[in-house]
Amino acid sequence: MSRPADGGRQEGKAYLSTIDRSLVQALPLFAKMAPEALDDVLRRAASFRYPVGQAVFEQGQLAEHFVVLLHGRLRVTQVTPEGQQVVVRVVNPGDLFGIAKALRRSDYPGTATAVVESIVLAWPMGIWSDLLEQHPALAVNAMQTMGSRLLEAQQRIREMSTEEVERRVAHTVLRLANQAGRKDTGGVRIDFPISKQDIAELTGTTLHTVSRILSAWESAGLVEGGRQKLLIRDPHQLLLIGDGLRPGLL
Amino acid sequence: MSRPADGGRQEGKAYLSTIDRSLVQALPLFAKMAPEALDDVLRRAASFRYPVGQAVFEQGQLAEHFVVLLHGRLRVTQVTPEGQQVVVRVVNPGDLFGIAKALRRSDYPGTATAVVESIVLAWPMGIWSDLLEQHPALAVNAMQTMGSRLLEAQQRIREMSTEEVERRVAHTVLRLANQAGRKDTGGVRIDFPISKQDIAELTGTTLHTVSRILSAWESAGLVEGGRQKLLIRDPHQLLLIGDGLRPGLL
DNA sequence: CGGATTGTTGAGGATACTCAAGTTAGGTGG
DNA sequence: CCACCTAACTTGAGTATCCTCAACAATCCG
Repeated sequence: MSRPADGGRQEGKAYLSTIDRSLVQALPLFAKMAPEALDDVLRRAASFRYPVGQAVFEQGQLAEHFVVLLHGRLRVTQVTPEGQQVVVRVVNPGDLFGIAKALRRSDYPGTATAVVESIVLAWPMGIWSDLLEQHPALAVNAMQTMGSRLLEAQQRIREMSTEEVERRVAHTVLRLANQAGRKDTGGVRIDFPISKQDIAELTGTTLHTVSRILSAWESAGLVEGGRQKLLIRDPHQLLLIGDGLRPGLL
Repeated sequence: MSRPADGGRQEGKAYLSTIDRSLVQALPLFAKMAPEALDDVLRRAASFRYPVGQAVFEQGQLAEHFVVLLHGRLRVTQVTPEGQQVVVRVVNPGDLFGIAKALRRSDYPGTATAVVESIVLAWPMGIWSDLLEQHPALAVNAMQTMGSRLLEAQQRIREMSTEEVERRVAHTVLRLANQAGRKDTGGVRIDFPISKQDIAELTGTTLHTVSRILSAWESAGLVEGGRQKLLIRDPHQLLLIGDGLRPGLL
């Protein structure tokens, strides 16, 4: 969303001058909005395309836009001062993100990177308050977005506080399946490339431990792995592991 | 906020029929609101008092009210299905909480307990949407409340993912000092009774580990403990520990 | 003064991390 | 289309951190 001074990175380009209402009216974010209101909101948006690996915005950058993901998938990461990376969350189509204003920040707290080719709608951050005040339904919906994220964050905290790694990995995988699962032959497939490292950073463990756990699950027929691939064969058993009801497989 | 069927628990009682504007107009939640608007909002609120140890609401209860803490201090906890407790956060005066509607929930996700005598303002949950739509400034402020909480939750996740226990305890203690610190002779005192167990549940560790760490810090002159007491003598050293720049004391 | 809650400290052990050495898969360029 | 190179992943061995279990001490409250 920026024009970095270093110029090294190619920004996504606007590819639609007007955005059609039909593209977005089904999104929960725009629920209960009158067609004219929706048109007003869309008129102020620009659309951008990002190829795999490109950042929509980066941690620490001045937050110039807030964004809705139309198509694709993003991974939001944060890097600690010591250089350790954490995956904050996965952005799914329809999600609102980059709303630094709502967090009373002027910069982005994390980096959002396209893990598959992605298309976003972006608005200048300056009109955030205006838009909310002019479209109360939008404010309510945006708040629910934040609410879901808060609940998910608290769930992760609870898990990290009380559960051992194998259970946490089970919960992480199940959450991914809920957010980005697609029925496939013999199971539910995570619909975008996800590495063991990603899963580790979502769970608060190491790549090595995730690999060992998934290997064990694969031997037991619960999942099927692969390079940046994950197919869940038996979600129910995974649920049992997550609830600590199944003897660990390690 | 409920009248539990078991009848065992005494509910806080309304003690003011009308609430004066001056009590709340300084709160960030009500910033930038016109006096008449504020009066309108307050007219629909009721005030309640809770003695130490009493719950404002409990996890799983039907969420009938949303609440602002006027005076006192609350601890919000969640209990896992296995019975392990986690402290979600501490509610400080001026904080908005219990906004289940914003989380798209009909029940409270946690229990809020008064750790000192507390006074709250409460509104029926049914008017949440109305209030937001009629007072856009309130919507913006409420969203910022959620934003702060989201940032704090993500910070905790980052800490639990990447830091060892001693650093996490340091961060927890410093956060408490920021939220509820009061200048005292020779340091900053946490302004409400907090047990080692509480700190453990905020940090994602055990009472025992917290006790050991605080004992070590006390020997080094960084803090001063006591039963449900905590005085921070040397915040700067604690910052260094939190940033991993100081050799651990264990 | 006695009971209950809160906190201290030690010993032992398990979970999961670090370190290390590979293997496999995929993409790229010749 | 094959060879190569890198990124992703696997697996083993050793070990550190922190948890569990245990017994006891201190503080508060009625």
